[in-house]
Amino acid sequence: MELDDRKVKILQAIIKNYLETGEPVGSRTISKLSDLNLSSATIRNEMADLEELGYIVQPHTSAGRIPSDKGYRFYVDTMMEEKVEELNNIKADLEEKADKIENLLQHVAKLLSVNTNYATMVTTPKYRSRKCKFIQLTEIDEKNVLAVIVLEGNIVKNKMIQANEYLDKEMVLKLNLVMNSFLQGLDLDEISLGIVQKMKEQAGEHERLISDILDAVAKAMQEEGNLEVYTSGVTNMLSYPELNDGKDVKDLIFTLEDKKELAMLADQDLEYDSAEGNGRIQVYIGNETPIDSMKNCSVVTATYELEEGVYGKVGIIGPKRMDYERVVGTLKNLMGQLDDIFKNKQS
Amino acid sequence: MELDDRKVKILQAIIKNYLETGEPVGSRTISKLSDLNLSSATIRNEMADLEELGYIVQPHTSAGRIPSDKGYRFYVDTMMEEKVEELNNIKADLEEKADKIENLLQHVAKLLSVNTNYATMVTTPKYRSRKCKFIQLTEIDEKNVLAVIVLEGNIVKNKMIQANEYLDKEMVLKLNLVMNSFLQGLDLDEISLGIVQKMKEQAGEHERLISDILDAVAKAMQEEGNLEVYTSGVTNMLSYPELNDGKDVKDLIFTLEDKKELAMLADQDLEYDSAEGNGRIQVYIGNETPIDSMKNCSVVTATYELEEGVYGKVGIIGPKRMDYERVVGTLKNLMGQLDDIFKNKQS
DNA sequence: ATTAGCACTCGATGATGTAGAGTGCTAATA
DNA sequence: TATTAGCACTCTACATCATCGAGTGCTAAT
Repeated sequence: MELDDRKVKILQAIIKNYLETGEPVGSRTISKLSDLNLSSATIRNEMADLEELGYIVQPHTSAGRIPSDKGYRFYVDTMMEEKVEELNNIKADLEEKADKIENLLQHVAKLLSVNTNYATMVTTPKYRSRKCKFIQLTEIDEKNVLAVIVLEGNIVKNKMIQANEYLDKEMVLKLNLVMNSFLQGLDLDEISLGIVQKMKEQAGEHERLISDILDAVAKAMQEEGNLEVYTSGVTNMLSYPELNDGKDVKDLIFTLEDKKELAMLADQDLEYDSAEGNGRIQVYIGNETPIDSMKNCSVVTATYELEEGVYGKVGIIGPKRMDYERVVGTLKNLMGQLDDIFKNKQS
Repeated sequence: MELDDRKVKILQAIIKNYLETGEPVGSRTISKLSDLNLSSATIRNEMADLEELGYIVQPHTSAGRIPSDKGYRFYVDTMMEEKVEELNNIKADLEEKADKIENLLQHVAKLLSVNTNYATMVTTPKYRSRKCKFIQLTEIDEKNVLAVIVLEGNIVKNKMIQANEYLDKEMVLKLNLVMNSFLQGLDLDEISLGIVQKMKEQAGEHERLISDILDAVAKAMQEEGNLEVYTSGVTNMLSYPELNDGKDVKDLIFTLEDKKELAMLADQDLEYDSAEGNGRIQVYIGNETPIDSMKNCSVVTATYELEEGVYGKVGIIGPKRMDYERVVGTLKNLMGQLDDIFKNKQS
């Protein structure tokens, strides 16, 4: 048995209706709603077929049908039309925050959750290996040296380093010179022990300090590799009764609060997605997410490109009956706006 | 009618029992439990008195009694004994994160929530007005200048500034000199328009750039005045049935996610508390919190001192029947450990 | 191939009854 | 006078039961 044209239409009607109402939909509803002019009995037969094929399920005997994961998947893959959803004034709103990328991303999460009534997550962008652009050491007082580390892409990191020895200005200048001449243009993997040794030689008696500084530099570079995850709209999940039963919500909210699993989810297809290019949308339905507590949810992610080769993700988490058309439309729109902002920022 | 000795004992027994079980406690229970050797009938009479006095309430006729806010308040003020609760190995654990205060505070929130099974909040410390220690401008590339702003207390802020004009090294050096000679030692309120004018004079044609830099400096200083709030253990709130009814939890979780109200709560008594000295503990019971969604909760806060005159707050949010003794004990212990860490860090 | 008709299933809803916990009051007691 | 035993009363929680309505699957007629 295959999906003929009529079955597709019926399936579509079922899903559309279910997305709207959240109630299992029965044969009579479809009979009246669709333009097929079929009696409920015929619809019933077709529905039995659709169930056998795995596209819909009955919550219990004598209830209507609801889409199965496979049904949603079919819908998303072949029948969905994106609604272009304008996020008005967002650009101005966001540009204001653009001086610090973390703030901007957090704000994006907030905006999305408010606009969609779902939960949202945004990751910081993931850099491959950042090269060191330059390092600047400054004496703060007798005991502390501030290392300002600028990485490729103008990522700035500060590390306070405790010096056990007194440093005069000349020494600091010299150290600056040494650090920069050796480290400029290198990434974490390229800083070998050999290089470290040479630096120590040149620095004379300040071996210990050099070690500490290098530690700080290494840490700074490493930090950039970690995805941070911002979430928003967690409370929205409590509004959907199909998620709100029993302790399932608790697990779900825990996942959203803990963020570790979210980071993994965002990370997993990042390479592939970014290869596909900016703006790529992914939909995970129910069990398709690798996260256990989300088996009753759907997750839609989009990849944004901060700059050449630097990608992060935006995700929307909602019930399986989320409004996919709107969500996908909104995300695409958002990606466009972010693109503009990031491009302007660079130029 | 006054609280005589026996009433106090009975009240204590009721509260203790209720804290343990979470169930309304009846006269028979108290009769058996306490060492007063009274029949349940006598207890009943006393309980009627206690209710009249407002220390306990009946959820409904023919249920036992539970403490009222007034009852809890009396308990916390006069009968509670702190349990000293060791947070083992926390110090080592925290010291590792101590290089960045935000990380440390976030970790504190996490640790507390895991240890207590309540929700926790930690604010960043609040500086009064930070004076500017020094400013360093660095040319990153033709278009960008990085301003590293170090405030009193070695708070480091980075601001990237877009330059519309080309800057050679000499110019940057000169600007550095101008900025520092004028701004060092000043706080936000002390930078007057007069000073700004003089700076612009000295900088010659770079008026616009000076403006941008000053904006950045002002922003950096202002940011430090804002309390950031970290929360953890939000999900724990779903474990307490007395909070989990209806939409109350939703509001509560929203408050914990939104954080604005938490910041206000933390801010409100900060001045007073810090005047009282480090480690001060505050207990807000039910309606005593200014936050509406927390009227069924109790909040216990403690003030920590990062350094001379710089205070922040740690708070634990739980049901009104939270284990006050343990919570207060834990917080005091934590304050001690934080103290050690911060003191060591400075020296 | 479609449809009308019908028996059947199941969840949701509300009414009813019961058990148990706890109370307040009264009258007896020390 | 303070305490207590005893008892009628109240209220909740829980289970049982009947009913209603939505929706189904199947059969036989079209």
